[in-house]
Amino acid sequence: MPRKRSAPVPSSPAQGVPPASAGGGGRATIADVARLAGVSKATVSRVLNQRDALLTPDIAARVRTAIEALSYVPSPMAQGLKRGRTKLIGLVVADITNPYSVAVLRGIEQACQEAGYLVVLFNLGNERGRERQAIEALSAYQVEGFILNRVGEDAAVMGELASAGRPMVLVDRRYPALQADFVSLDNGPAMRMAVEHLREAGCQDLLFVTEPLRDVSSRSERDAAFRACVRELGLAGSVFEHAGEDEAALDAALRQARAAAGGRRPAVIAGNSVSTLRVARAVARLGWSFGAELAFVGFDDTDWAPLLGPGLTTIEQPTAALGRAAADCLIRRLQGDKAAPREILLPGRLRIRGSSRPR
Amino acid sequence: MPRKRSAPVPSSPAQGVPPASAGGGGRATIADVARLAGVSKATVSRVLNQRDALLTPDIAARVRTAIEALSYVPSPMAQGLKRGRTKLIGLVVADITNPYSVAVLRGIEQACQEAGYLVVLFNLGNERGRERQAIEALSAYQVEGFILNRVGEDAAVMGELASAGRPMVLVDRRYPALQADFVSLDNGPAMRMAVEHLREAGCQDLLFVTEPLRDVSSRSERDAAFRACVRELGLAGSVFEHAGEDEAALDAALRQARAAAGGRRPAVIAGNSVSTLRVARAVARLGWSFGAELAFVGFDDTDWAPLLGPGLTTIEQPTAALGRAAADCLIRRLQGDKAAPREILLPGRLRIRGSSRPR
DNA sequence: TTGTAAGCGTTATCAT
DNA sequence: ATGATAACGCTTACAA
Repeated sequence: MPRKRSAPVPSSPAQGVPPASAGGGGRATIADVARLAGVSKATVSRVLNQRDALLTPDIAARVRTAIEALSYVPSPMAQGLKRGRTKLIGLVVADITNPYSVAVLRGIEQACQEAGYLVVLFNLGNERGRERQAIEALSAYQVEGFILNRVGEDAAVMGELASAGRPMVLVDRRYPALQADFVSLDNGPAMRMAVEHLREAGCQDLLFVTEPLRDVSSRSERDAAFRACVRELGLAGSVFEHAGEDEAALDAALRQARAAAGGRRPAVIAGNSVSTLRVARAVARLGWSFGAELAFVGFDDTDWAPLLGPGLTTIEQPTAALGRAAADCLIRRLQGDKAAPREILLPGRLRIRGSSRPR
Repeated sequence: MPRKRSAPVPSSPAQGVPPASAGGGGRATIADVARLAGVSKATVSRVLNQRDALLTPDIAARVRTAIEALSYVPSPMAQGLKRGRTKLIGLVVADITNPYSVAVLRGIEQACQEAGYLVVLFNLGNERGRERQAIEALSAYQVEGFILNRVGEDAAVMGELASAGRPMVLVDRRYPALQADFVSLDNGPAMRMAVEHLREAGCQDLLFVTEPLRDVSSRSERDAAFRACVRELGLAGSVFEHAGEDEAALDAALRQARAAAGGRRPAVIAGNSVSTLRVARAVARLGWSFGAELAFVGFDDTDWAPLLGPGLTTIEQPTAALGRAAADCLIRRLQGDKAAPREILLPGRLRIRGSSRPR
């Protein structure tokens, strides 16, 4: 019955392996600390978990010294195994290539780090259907909660299934069916800002260029706001959804917008920085220039927006704040907040540049 | 002695809690599978780990069915605890805001996913000194290895200390002291390509604009190659390191470059996309335009490079391949490859656009 | 106030 | 070929 090894056998460990403590490669364990401090693992654990209240200062100090000496750090995996919490947060991003996503990521990361969480990133690379894979991988790692950033063109159902009771917050894209917190730009007012600004710049003929609406809430909210606003203000408005790589179609749409405007200057609103890039390429192909042949406002501010032509007017999203809000929200849930799903909408900011100046 | 619970007690589990299997929240465990399949945990484990060789097809099938039925996925945490391997790879990035880093990240992620690893991201946000924090956090999570992307302006020592025997690969920035694999653009030839291209475009007066060299290997390699190449070709060359946000200094440097060139057209080479952005802003401030007053080539190709002025000529890095190479390299190490540190240098590609056309 | 021991979900080492 | 069972590093009743 070789079950006990705590018996005070001289020193040679029952197994052949020397204790990890010697810096022999492995990290120090709680047992090493306990041994060095001359206390039990339980005591060390108590020190670690702020149960100091019940501890002799002397012992606590000894333990802390040992921890220092061995530069011991508890293993979150082992902790997670025991208490079911891993201090890991799963972040699923539709396309890490998009500067918006990166900016949001930064906010998320900061908030998480401050709260002692680590972010595990899963990038979908815009491949539809990998959501399932992502959520499964992440939840296998026992992430405590999910942040889904611009994810899921079709996968509403899956979310429900896969989250399996873990809290989650959606960023940018809404799924009413999903009982999750939601953080996003307040699209309606942002679009209204763009339209009104263009009208003040003298434009009466507006074209909204967007990626395919599909069921992406942010896109269709912008679309709806565009239509409503244009109608209210008595402007001429149309919408162009650019699919994949069809450059000719976009060129045609722009040409037609200009024709429809007669002698006036048409205006384009791009739904995000991807669309902005597309429009900019088209403008180059057509030999037009921003501000002159075409007034322009684009959603998402980027480093290069001020440098294109006379500068591109944009609607800047409060990306850092969005990320922070998402993370804070999730962390509150993890701490037991059971309130009804929250909805956090943050305002955009209009950055006026040359592309929308009155001519 | 209530130690055994495997005794065939009818059905009620000894503990009050019902088995997780019922979807009651927790995930199914190997014990659930074993129970359902009517075998031992060991057998299930064997099926999981491809030890099928020794298994009755019948039993194996039963186990697999049970796994299906419970949609069981092994817990990497528990596995990690046991075998010391977590299938986690730690990625430390100096600044996730930099498109180069993102592009590399994508390559890394793909390779890792294919090999069944998950990437844990730690972004330094360009804050010096957070490397230590990053490495400690990641190694607490028992990541099996590290990829350090453009990291460590000063922290060579730390790397050694902190990696604690775990394999690591450096990307973009070299630390000879570090006994690690290294993956990067082949800077010398890339710079040579830029310089020769500009000479062919008729430029004889070159200015290299770079972030502060400090001890960043990629920067100083480019710097060295620039100087050597300029000398060999009998051109006039100088170098400007732009610190923080000092716009005036950069403007002055550009003005001086132009003055020094006399009537000829000076050329600028930017060391990366950050420098490119800076130069572009300066050019705008000075009222110059790319191609006309100034020939230009910049390291790092970006979405917007073709759209600035007449299009910016760039040196495109094979970012996806770099990421892939880094990950593959690390994974080989994790599989036991003990060879001497590898060095993988990949060639750049010159993308010629309007900013460097002969006038 | 501190120590003992059971258990989290795996894998590995024995037996059988 | 399969089953007990001890460990992995930690937390937490419960005992002392």
